[in-house]
Amino acid sequence: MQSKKMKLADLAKLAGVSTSTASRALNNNPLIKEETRNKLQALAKKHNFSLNAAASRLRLQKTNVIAVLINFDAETEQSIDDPFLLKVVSDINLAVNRQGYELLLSNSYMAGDDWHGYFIDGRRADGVIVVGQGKQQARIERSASAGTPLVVWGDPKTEGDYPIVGSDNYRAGCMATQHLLDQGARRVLFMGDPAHAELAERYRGFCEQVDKTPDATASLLKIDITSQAAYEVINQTLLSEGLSFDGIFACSDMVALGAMKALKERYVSIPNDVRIVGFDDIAMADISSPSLTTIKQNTRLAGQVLVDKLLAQLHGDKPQPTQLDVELIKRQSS
Amino acid sequence: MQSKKMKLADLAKLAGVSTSTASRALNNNPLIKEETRNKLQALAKKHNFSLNAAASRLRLQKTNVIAVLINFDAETEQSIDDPFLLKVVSDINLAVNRQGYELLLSNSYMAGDDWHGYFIDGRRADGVIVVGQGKQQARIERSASAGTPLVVWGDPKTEGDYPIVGSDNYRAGCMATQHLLDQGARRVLFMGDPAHAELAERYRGFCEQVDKTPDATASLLKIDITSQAAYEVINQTLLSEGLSFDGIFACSDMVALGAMKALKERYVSIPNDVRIVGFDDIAMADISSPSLTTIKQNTRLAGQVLVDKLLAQLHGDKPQPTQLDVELIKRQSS
DNA sequence: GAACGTTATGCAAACGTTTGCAATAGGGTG
DNA sequence: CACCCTATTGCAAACGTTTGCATAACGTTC
Repeated sequence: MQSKKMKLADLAKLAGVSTSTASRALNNNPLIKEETRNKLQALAKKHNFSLNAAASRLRLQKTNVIAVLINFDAETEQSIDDPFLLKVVSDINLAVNRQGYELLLSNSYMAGDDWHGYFIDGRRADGVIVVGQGKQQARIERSASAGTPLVVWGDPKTEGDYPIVGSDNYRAGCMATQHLLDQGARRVLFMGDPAHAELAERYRGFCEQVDKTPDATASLLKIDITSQAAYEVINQTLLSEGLSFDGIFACSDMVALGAMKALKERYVSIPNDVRIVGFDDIAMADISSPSLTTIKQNTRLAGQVLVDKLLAQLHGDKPQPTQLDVELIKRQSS
Repeated sequence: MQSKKMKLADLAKLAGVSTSTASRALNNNPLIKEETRNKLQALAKKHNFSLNAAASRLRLQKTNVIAVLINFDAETEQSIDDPFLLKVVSDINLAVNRQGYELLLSNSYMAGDDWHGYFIDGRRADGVIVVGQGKQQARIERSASAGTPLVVWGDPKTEGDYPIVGSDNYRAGCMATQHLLDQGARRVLFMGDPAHAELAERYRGFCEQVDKTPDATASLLKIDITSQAAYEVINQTLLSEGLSFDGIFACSDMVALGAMKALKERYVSIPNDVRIVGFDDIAMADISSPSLTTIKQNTRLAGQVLVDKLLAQLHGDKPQPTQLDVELIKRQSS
């Protein structure tokens, strides 16, 4: 551990050049002779020199940091446990790094209500990616209209002056439901809460497909998006109404798995008595038994698109919302 | 959107005081009359003023940021999918925020090999939390000896000049194995890779308990820590050797669930023919069927302890490693 | 009313970069 | 050799805070 942090001026002195030259050399500025550049870069490596990011940021008015904030509703705080959300964050992280940015992981706790002030004016990040619209979009709106470079993972059909990236939830809802119907289900159940914009779209597709089918009926089980809630509500429904359905479209795999557990405990056969389709395609979908038919959301691509659109905003563009394709993964549960 | 970012000097001018006073007022410095403080704080809120963090950090030589880096081996990159790891990160995030710090999420991609240079000298963070020792600890060692304030989630028994926080893996291994034996298992299997320090301890406990039991035999299935690998290896073992075991201690719940899937597909009854115990207690453990007996790691507490120990180092202390208690959660799989 | 102590505020330097502009060196040309 | 042009480098200011020290304001006391 060297006693004192080396600064650019020290490195410059060592090399016998000015700090300006050193700065330019490290940033590969072609103004500087290549020979000098190489020499300085080598010297920097040799002495484990790193630029002081705080100083750079102050000078450049740019942080090279992207804030990711998980927008969970206070009530459903547990949803942060959903492996899918964390997978999204993880894939965003990958994409962010690939662009040479860093990822500040945050949540409403630190950022408070004034995201623009905190992240942008506070020079903590150059832009914000919000994961999950949540039920209230007030804070997102406010931040966007304050001029925050902002991208949201959510339902791309929602209107707003910020780009939303998300799956084509309506089509996904259609696909999943049609598949249930194709497999012979007629009394189908939607599990989830249409108060969420994304789920509303899935529900819309769901209802539409059912309506198109003469002898099919739809019902809605409005629940929090947790496996626990799903387990309980299915248990309760079976108890009070018996097996009043033969198909389930669950708004997430965790919900589907919770429902499956309740069904199995009561010896309802899957997929013979009840067909189930989930959403997300988390790792568990493949491992559960029966394995879970589900709609796969392409989180890898999503991360990339989110970051691209954010960077586009930093460059002054005004990118459009994007709908990502989804894929029906057929497995044993249907 | 105001045309120009307001700075402290502007706020001070508005209030008719000097920037020094404004600075002290916003930081609640008792040197300043309370009345003045309140006035300035109110004014700041009214104008959505935020201090420029880059400038503060430069001046204070302190970032109030903690870097968290997920230390995955190149080969098993998938392990980042393990819900457990992400849960740990999420709980660290909570603890970090509670202490008024922010969380920089990183990985080897950005930080390269010289963590100290990148994070500390680069003034990107005040300290580093490493999640997962991985198989090679060289980089951790190097960073620690460079003087990085550092805490590691891993096996607390590992020697090193940095504190490691983790579960009491040895005892957990004993508990899980003893439970299997108590339930009547005699030919027990350990699934995991003892090259990982944490798993080595679990394996040690496993072997010891089996050795103590006269008619019991132990075997090791060395695999990557993924459900996929577990599924495949169990399938293969059943095929080549038939049902050569009656108890499994899996190194993670994902591994256990993968194994369970393979067993169920071949109509091996759980827990009658084979008892299974997992590790971590992820949400799925409770939802799978049969539900999975497992060792619960207290990630919530872990996050808190990790952060506390890191902050202690920032204050100049030299904290000790900590073993966290584990709990055997008995469910249907055993 | 002068001297003093206390309390509240202001001045100015410093943190370590980056960059517009100026300056220098080197080489070719008339 | 004077001139100019280009290729390189250096000077110094600026980014927006925080804080040691100086100063001012205001009672209090002799």
